[in-house]
Amino acid sequence: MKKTSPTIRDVAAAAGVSVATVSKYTNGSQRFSAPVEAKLKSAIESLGYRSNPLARSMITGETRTIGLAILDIRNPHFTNIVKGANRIALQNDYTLLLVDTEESQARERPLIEALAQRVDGMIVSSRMPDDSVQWMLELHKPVVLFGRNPNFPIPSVGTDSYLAAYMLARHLVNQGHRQFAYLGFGQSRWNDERIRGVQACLDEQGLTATVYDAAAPSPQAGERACSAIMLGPQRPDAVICYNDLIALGFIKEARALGFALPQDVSIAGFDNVPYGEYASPALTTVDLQSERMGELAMLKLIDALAGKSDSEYSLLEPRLVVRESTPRRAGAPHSDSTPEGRANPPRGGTSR
Amino acid sequence: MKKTSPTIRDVAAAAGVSVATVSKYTNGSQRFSAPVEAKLKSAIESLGYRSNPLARSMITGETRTIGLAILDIRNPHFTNIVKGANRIALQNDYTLLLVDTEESQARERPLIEALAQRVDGMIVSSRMPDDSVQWMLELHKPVVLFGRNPNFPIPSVGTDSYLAAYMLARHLVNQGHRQFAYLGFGQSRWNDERIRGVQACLDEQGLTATVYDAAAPSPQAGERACSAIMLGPQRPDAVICYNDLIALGFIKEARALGFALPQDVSIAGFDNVPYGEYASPALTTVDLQSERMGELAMLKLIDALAGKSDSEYSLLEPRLVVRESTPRRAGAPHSDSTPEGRANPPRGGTSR
DNA sequence: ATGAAAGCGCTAACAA
DNA sequence: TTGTTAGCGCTTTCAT
Repeated sequence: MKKTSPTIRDVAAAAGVSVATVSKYTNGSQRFSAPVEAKLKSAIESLGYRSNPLARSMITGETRTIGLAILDIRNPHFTNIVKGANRIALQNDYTLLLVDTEESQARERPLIEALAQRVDGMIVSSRMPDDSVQWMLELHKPVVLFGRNPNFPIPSVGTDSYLAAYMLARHLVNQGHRQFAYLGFGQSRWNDERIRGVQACLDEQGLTATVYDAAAPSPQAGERACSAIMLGPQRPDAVICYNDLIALGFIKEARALGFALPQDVSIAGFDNVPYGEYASPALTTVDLQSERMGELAMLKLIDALAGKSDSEYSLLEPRLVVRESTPRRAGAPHSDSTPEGRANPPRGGTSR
Repeated sequence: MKKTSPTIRDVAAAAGVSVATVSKYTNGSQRFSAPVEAKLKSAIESLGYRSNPLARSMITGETRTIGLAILDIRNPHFTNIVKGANRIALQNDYTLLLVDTEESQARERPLIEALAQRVDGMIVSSRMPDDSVQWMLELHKPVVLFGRNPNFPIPSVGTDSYLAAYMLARHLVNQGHRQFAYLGFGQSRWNDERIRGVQACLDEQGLTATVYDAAAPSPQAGERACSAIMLGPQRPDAVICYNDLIALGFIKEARALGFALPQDVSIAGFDNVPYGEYASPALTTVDLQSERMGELAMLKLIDALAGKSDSEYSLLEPRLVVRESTPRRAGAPHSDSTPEGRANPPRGGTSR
């Protein structure tokens, strides 16, 4: 067993042809005479030759690799994005290079810069402030972002968080809730939109929401935040959480504090992660189409790589998923008066 | 803005030195005179030069990239592996190249072969039969596997599934269960060990388990399998599932069928995924240290890359996590007679 | 401490 | 259809 892999020259020698011929053969970029083709085939076979993609990339300038930077692979929302992106990548003969920045703003930039050099393009999910994204434009590589950036014209995809939040609030209002709390995650770029969506809906009803902030987008942070909300002076009858993970933690802790769920309080989240369904009570949420977001981002990037410059910002439609955690309360309007499905909220600031 | 990035030659020209000097400077492989260093620094700065890692890799033969092939990024068990592996990689200045084979045996091999060419080493989680792993040895790259392979001496890591299963069965027996079902996943390389662990424990008590098989390691498959088990002639009072995901689905469906949990039946799984804790009843499971597995695999690979050939197979210790889904039944032995913590089962076939 | 030159494995004109 | 040749951007002896 050789230590070093055979090169194109070894094949050329073994087959008695030139290296150019071998190159053309492996790239299928030409037809060959029968004897040459046979020799090539057997030489490659017997040597176990495989073309070195690095050498190839150096010349062609393309690696057929896409970099994906995400905040935390453990969050099912991001997992779904990876899944979707990976599927499209594979279909187009690309490989995914993943980097998990672990919610660390400090790591983000150096990691992304390093990654960008080894790939044809990048898909980035970041918590960096909108205006410090400038440097990404200097990567000299196509980039697709999650979340719309108001300052730079970078292709991006997202789900309409304003609408999602509006829908969720509307549902809760229709179910007869009156005391709202919003447990957000201020570091996320979606948080403001969600607050605005909730407030816009509540305003119309003459209601308000008390806003709290979680330390992280995780169940642990949801647990942590629970008692201050549930045992404070303004006990809500409905809590809208920044995401399902926070909601899951909140539910668990609320129970530990002695509350009966969903009787005492309704809880809802965003993302529709796969495990909300298995919680008890099963979690009401808004499906943000995470997997589709990943697919779309990859599609956009591949288009950009092919020179087809696509529309700047693609917005996906959220879908309300009603489960057990948000039951009907006493004093709810008649069910036929404003069914959620018919609610027709105005579009928020994210739409043109 | 230039279309093409500056090369080492541009820097050399700008700084008035040779390319060799620039190379040595960027690699920090030498000391320089003050004036040269200053020129170099400013030239690199003003041109925005970044060394091309592809060209570098072609010569040095190392990419500082590790390939990780997993079966399904959506499964939290694998997510944790990725997390652990990624952390160690980053610490050692490696980047993770991820490929999700989507539980498809057909895709596995070509994907892994393609990936292996672009990386320094591979970590592979596979469902391929033990004896068709031969070709991985022909990758000419260090490989670390999950799960011990009896036929080939490949470095690998795993958790002692036999012991894990034994512990879980022992716990259930101690809690007074008598009618056992094991809902496995036959395609997994761990399944047999788990069956043996359960059976070894039950044998000692003169008990048996009815063995079922799920179609996939997913909640949906758990739901699917539930009615045949719970409504069949041999209704169990304890169901051990191949993993937590299957268990979660099983719980949901059992409830939908009208069973009260955990009163009517106890459910347990393996992996200790983060969401078992938020289910209701909270899921009893065995922590297999998924994240640690990822870390260890990466550590082993990095050792192998450094020439330090490590022990062949590293076995992690499982830990029982008792939660609400496996309560005490009538007729359980006195709690002080055989506390689980003291149970001292014999080691199974996986140990030396 | 610095530079000249020879490639790494491959592709892409251009010739034959 | 096949071969010759000149690099891609960089590292690495080996001189100086």
